[in-house]
Amino acid sequence: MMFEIERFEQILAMLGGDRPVSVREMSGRLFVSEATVRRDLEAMEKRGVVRRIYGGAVLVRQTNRDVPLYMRENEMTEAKNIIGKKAAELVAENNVIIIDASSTAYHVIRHLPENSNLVVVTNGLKVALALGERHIKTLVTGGSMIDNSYSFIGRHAESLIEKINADIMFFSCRGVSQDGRMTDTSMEESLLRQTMFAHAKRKVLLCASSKIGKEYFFTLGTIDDMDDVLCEKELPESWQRRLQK
Amino acid sequence: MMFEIERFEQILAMLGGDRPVSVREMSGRLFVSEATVRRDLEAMEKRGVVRRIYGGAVLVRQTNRDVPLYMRENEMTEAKNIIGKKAAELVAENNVIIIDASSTAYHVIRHLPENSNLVVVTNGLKVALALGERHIKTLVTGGSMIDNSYSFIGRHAESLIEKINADIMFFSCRGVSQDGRMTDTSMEESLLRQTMFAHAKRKVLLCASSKIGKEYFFTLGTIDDMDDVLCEKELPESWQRRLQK
DNA sequence: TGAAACTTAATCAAAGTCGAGCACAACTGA
DNA sequence: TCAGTTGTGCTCGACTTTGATTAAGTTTCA
Repeated sequence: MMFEIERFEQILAMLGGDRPVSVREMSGRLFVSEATVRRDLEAMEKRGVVRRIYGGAVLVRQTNRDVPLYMRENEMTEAKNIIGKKAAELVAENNVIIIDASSTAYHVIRHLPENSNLVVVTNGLKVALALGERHIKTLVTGGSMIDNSYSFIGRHAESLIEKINADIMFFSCRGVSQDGRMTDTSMEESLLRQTMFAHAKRKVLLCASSKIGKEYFFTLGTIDDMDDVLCEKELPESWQRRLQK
Repeated sequence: MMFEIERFEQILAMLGGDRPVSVREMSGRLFVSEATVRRDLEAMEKRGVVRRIYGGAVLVRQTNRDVPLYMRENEMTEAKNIIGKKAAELVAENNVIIIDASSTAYHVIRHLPENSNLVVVTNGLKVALALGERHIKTLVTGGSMIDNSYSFIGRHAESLIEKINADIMFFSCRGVSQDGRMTDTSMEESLLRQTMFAHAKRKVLLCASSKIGKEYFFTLGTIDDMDDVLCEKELPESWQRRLQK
């Protein structure tokens, strides 16, 4: 006998190969009827984990649902730590800082000085939690919370950012193409970042080297518009020249 | 004969393998009836250690155990759980719910149905985190975060509430005097609650019995203006009469 | 286009599981 | 001793899950 959630996990594993899997195949491999597989898929679709297609299903790999944030937190932690440390060095007393909801930016927090009268504005729930633990004055945008990513988006979030005059902004995105375009899978989050750009004097892209060369559907700007690009390694030669200006 | 605690530990050990275990199997290995196992599981679920599934149970992964930690510090968890369960019973499909940042209201969340299209609006960061874990659609007020309490206050928070039409609101406060005045130590939070009152059709005070008779400096209203007052015990006679109306 | 092949949702019955309530025994404290 | 309490098992009606069946819908391909 197998429990429902075990089937869920197996189905997810089967779909992990990025290819659609047929109801028939799942039914065969799980030793349950197709009706049961369909009911499972229906439940999983409701939770936004899979998308059903005629005859089968595929994994939802779009916006933020693909890899939960807490998973990403563990990737490249070393790189992000190095970047976080560099970033924190740019912060001065009494600064007002914007930090987005990315996991890279999250790693800046532990390096922030604790008693220097900072104010941090963020749209990330876990970022806010970490700031609270360090007793740093925090403003949170609020808004609609994205499932699995614990970040806030939407008009309400923007309306707070629009009132802010920040000294410095730390953010990240999913990918940065070779030619310097910053891209992401979430349009809503990207739009919010663009609003943040307009309200921060100094914009700092935190770019773990693993992101270089990757490209996603939404472009939120180019590195030319940034004031700094921090990476745990040397940046590509061509970027360095561009950033000189 | 075996003590309850011993069974709890054995059950936890069985669940440690990361796989669900059936009630039948536990019953067999512990030499007790399935009814007893179910009662044990019920108790353990209340404490948030295991999650029951149809036919068995799984261990609750402790990834975000930091959340309930501060909640657990203060006693009365059991009382709050009872109240939380009662509260969740008032919720219908598709409801829009306001939940404040209090720890009592926090305990409502685990009792909320998971797939019923709810929308929850809250000013509590940890409340939002718990909602996210349950994949419930969540709006967060944002605003200025109060140190050590992880709740949001201020004009920005109010501005979101003002746009909401909620079916029901769950909240709590520090103390409720014998004569039915709800009081708290935080004026800012109390003001936000008053705004919430104006935007919820049904206002439900979650009042653990330990709060009755206590009084703090700021009064945010009286129980007469509430639609329900939930307590883990019987309410005082005089209150019951007042609430009849 | 239209028919064949296939997939799906709805419905039903059977098996399994659950919660509430009762009975009983062991224990507690007067 | 006795009434009250607690923990356990049992029973039974209610609920859930599952696979089979069937009608309706979708795709394919000539």
